[in-house]
Amino acid sequence: MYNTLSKRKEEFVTVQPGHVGMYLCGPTVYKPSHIGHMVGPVIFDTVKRYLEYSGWKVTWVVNITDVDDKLIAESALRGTTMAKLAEEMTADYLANLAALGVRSIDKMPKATEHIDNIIGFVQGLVEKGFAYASEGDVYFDVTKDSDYGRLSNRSVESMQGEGGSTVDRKRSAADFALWKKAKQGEPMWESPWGPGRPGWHIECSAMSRAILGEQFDIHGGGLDLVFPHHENEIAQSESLHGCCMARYWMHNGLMQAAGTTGKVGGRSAAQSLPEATLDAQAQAATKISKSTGAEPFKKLLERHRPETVRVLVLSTHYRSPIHFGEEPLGESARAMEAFERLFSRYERLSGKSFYVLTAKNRRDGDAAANLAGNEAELLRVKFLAAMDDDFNTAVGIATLFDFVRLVNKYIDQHGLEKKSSADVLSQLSEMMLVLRELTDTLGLFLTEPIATRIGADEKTVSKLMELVIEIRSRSRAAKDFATADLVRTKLAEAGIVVEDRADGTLWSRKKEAT
RNA sequence: GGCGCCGUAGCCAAGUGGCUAAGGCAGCGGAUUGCAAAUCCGCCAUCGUGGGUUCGACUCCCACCGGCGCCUCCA
Repeated sequence: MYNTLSKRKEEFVTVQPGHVGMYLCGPTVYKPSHIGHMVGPVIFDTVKRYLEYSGWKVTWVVNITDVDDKLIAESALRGTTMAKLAEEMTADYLANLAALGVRSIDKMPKATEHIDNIIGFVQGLVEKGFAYASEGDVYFDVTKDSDYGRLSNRSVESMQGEGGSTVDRKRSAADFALWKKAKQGEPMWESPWGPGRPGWHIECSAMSRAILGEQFDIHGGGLDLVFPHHENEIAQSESLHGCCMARYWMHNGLMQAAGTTGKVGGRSAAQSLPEATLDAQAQAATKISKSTGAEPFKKLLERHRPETVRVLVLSTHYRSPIHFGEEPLGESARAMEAFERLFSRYERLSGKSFYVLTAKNRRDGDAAANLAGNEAELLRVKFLAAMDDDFNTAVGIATLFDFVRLVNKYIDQHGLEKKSSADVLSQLSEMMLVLRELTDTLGLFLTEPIATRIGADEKTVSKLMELVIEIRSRSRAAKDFATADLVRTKLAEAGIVVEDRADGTLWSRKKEAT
């Protein structure tokens, strides 16, 4: 896997054999989470699934930053308390994670629950001479850390830059706050340096140590956190512990708002327009952040299934930026239908739902023996090879598409829809189990889409449709195609698609053509 | 200004110093279908531009053009 620290791919060797400690920098809970906040969790959820599949025991920690300048500002704006705001936004975050099927986080520590721990950490740094107190603040002295800047490839000198005018409390401009003195009316905790609150970077150092130990395996986050956040975490932890913090630093690419016009990276039409018409949404590609006002993720879920988001995220390599927007989402949704059509095809033939299949873990199975003339096995091996190579989910998903084609072909060639055959059916089931095994590692297709489930109020519709289809089938049998076509056309207008298949007529709701 | 990333078909997106440059969406042709839909088969790129290294580069190096990120809060 790729390590930001060494800037190359490395063999994955854990601190403790068989166990992986993984820490992901979570959100500052001051606003509803947007799509950008979901990328990390989806990616690392997949990483965890795959590592577990591969035989590791994984402890995954995601922190919640519930004390911070932005929280103070936002709660003041809303006329609420910081704690309440944090609680509300944390709930929002958790709900979104749940929707996306990210359920594998083991611990979610909050900064405010670790204040003592944080104070102890800062004290340790002060005692060792890496930090100094200054008028109620405590700063980390970057000049004491000879390694400072190695993650982000910067030097202390290069950062002395403009400096700024309000840094008189700091010894040098690059020093960063470990502890911030409280101003009037701000939330505060008592400390050896007076009332105040933790700086931004310190919580991750303190909490990762508390839960995962001084040294753990994977530390992740968005590419935008490399500097200064992660750089500073390393400085704090390694200065205090005298050794290495995380072995592997994994950084995911950021979400970019895809331009509504033209190609990203080329001359988009928008750029040739007069400036007046060139506003935020017409820009080619920009990072989604608070400045561009990304919509809350919850709103997005009103239009798109979580599965679609997951597919979109995983069809790009995790270190690359993801072009995000209605169009890419619609495309992912359409692409996904191929899988779901296969699932329902399988269900019609076997009577079993793909969603309840339980695949066995054959990670270390005897691949060679199974390989003989078995294309499904070949694809499985290809999939695993891709995932083994720095979690290449894009290639993984590509082989899954190949897999779908393979299975469809198998059904076609054996005419399974025309005449059933126990032999063919059991082969089919075997293949579906392999597909289940692989999609499990990506966290895909875990639950049946709600749209296909028929709820109580849908019962009537369902009965009615049965009747309509029955009548239409009779006209078809009587070669009265005019009537049959009329029914189908009218149903299409009502948003219902009719399919005459070898094994009977099906109807379904038309997918939104986004 | 400093550090870094990217530029592959109409669109999205993998990948490799030399074997057919994945996969998806869209499109086209065919099989199948009463006609459709779905499915299957086939077609659709020489890899931003210009140099260099090499027996050989899309893949390595340099320059240029274009896009993006970080350097302040950000997943």
